[in-house]
Amino acid sequence: MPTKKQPQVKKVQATPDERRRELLATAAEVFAAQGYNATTVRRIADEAGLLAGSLYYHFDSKESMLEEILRTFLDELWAGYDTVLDAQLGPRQTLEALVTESFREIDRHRPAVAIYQKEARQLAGLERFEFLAESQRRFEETWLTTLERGVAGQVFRADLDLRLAYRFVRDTVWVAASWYRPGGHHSPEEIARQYLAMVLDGLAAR
Amino acid sequence: MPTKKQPQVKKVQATPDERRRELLATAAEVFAAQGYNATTVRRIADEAGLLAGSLYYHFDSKESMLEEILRTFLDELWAGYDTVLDAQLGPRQTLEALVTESFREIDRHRPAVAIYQKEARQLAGLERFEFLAESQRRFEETWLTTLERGVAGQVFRADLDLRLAYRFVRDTVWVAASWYRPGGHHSPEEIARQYLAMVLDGLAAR
Amino acid sequence: MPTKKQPQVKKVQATPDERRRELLATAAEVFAAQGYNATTVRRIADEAGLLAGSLYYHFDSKESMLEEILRTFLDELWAGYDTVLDAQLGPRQTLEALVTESFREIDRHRPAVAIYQKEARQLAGLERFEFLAESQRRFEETWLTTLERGVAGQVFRADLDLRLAYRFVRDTVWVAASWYRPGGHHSPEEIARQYLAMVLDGLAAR
Amino acid sequence: MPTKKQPQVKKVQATPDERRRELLATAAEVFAAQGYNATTVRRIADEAGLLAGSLYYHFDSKESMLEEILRTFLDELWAGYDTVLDAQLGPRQTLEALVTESFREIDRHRPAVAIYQKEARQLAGLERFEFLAESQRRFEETWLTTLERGVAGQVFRADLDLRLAYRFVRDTVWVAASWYRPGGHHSPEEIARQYLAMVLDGLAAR
DNA sequence: CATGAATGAGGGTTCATTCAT
DNA sequence: AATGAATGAACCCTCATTCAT
Repeated sequence: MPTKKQPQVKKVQATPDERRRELLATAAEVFAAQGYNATTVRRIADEAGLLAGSLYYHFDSKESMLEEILRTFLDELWAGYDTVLDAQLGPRQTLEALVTESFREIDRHRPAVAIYQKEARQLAGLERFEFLAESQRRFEETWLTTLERGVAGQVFRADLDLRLAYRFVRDTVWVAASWYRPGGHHSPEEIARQYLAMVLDGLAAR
Repeated sequence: MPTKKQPQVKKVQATPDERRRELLATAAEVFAAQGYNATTVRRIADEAGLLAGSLYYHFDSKESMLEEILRTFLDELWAGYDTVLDAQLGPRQTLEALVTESFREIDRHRPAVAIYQKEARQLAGLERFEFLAESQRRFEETWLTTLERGVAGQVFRADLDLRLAYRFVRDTVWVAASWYRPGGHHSPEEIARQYLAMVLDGLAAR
Repeated sequence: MPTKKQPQVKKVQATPDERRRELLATAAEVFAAQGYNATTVRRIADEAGLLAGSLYYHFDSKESMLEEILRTFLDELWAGYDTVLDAQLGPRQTLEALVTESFREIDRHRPAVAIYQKEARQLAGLERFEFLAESQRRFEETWLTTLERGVAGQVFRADLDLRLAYRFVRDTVWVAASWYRPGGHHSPEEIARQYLAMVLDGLAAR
Repeated sequence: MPTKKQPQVKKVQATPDERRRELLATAAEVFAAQGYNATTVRRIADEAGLLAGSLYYHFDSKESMLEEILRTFLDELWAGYDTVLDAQLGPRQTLEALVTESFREIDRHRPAVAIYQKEARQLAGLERFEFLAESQRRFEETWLTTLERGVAGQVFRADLDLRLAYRFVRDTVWVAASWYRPGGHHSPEEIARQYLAMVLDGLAAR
């Protein structure tokens, strides 16, 4: 039984949604490589194989492309995080799962993560990007709570400034997007394992 | 009664060199806050209390301001690092001293560090900024050697991918420039101590 | 019970000619409301319920729509004027009939008249719109002749600069298109009567 | 006795304010000739002898130039009208003075008046141009009151629809800006006299 | 007939930079 | 040293128009 009777067309025609995604992927790549401000809309168009003006058939503005890229990434990130949090694991397992999930997201959305890292602070001021600040608040709360639970349960050290520790873990993980290359030596899970080894047990030999 | 013998001028006149430094400090602050590309030369001039055109009496171009900011920072950074390295300490003490020195540099050159973090990758391509890549090479070599010595001497764990560990420490330290505020709760040395506690011994309770 | 013998079609299908007229009416409305230049072809399409590109099946260009609108209006205007002129009335009756006819045209072609008022001067330069200048010449000649006949026959005052008087009457009548709304308080004939009262006998009480 | 000791410079240097006025005069001329929308900022610059970008040293935007042109005109218009109204003349003299004043304004601000005539309706929608609607309200009130006083005092005919009469006078006067050329055959006062003769006593011989 | 996607020629605006004063 | 005015290149975006489907 044929799955669907599809007319055999010479050229595979992308659905409008696929086209959008393609273009956004291209844009994200360029934004990540050159920086949002330094990226011209022409450059994106060149890379995507059409003219600058044509992008405006698909998107309202350069900024709206950026917004959609970041929003899509954050939506998926939180879907992943929420799955982890809903499992109600102990603090150490939660931390491990969140870190692992983070590296998976870096693997899937490297350009978006890189853009986020570089531009979030300035964008947060714009009304249109308020969701960034909102996400950051949830992020901080999630991590701090996990760390606090761990300290209370004596699985994490008690002699640390927790806000420092939070920033330590957060930055440690996400900056990886700036050098990570999908399809490289290590899988996201392998990198996560190594990072967790360092973050949890330190560099020093015992 | 004047306590200091100052040249009797109507207006306290800065030397040309001091003026340069003032202007560069202002520029660095703005570059760090808004990003290099997003910063207009006029904005710097506003902040410094003169007109955009007047900056060109002091500097060749916007780019040359950026170059001077980064060069000054890296020169001082390497002066500090070289002092540490010349002391020929053991690997663990070297690592501790380098981290502490790094936080001191962040304290003294926060805007420059923030700019460096954000822009170095794109700038590295320009001929004029080749010194960035050069610095990065020395940096990597210094840290990797220290880590290797530590592994060889069994003060650092042997089960780690050293390049990953290098990036881990590097990022861990420098990203701090993005949130560090001089004159805040913690002195650079205090922050260094906390970071070292985490980096060396991890978050997990023993 | 059908009152009219209509061709039995599933959907009441407009003839191609009717469709054209509909689209032109829509276009005229938008041109009049927003100005020709400020009107986008897409806006017209929106208003007409199709996509911008589809208009080009019916018309060659935006400009050709404008041309057809103005041409249709002027053709009908001159048909009316010619009927009046052919009647060979006395100068005062001619003036009255022309004014009345003008208000009738405003009633029937308000958008076209409004467009004409606003755009004729700039369009006159374009080769394609030479018929506007031609019409204006005939218009001026018609009115001036009528006024001169009236002065000669002592039904109009002799102490006026006739070119000024011509412009006075012309403008007086046609600017009304900018505020006239069909189906309002006054019929075209009623407005014509009032205007004629003012134009012929003035505002001052006797 | 010299009025002011001015250094004799080769090139007469315009004050910043004079430069602004020059540029606005040029812009007004072009706006009037081509229509606001059809005018490119490059064209204005050409006409003024500088580059398009240079206009932005003097003005915020094309729209702000338009605003300043219209505002300046309306301010002066109302200064003139207020002088007339403050004199508290009888209704007929008031009407005569207002019409005369109007033609004087057309003489001094012909481009601004032409622009006003053509663009006011669309602009009124924009917040920035609310002063146009405000002016229009005062205008209508001023004229209607004058006409009503005249009817009450039996110097104007009682058999007219006053709103129609108002529009009649208003349009009659202002459309003149579309053909008036300063320095032509008639002075503004002469044109006003002729117009008043027609408006008050009509075209018909007595 | 109509759609959807693209084109390409500008148009308004920004901004680093220059230079006579 | 600094100003004020201008330059010119580039940028984001709009829009009339085209054309395969």
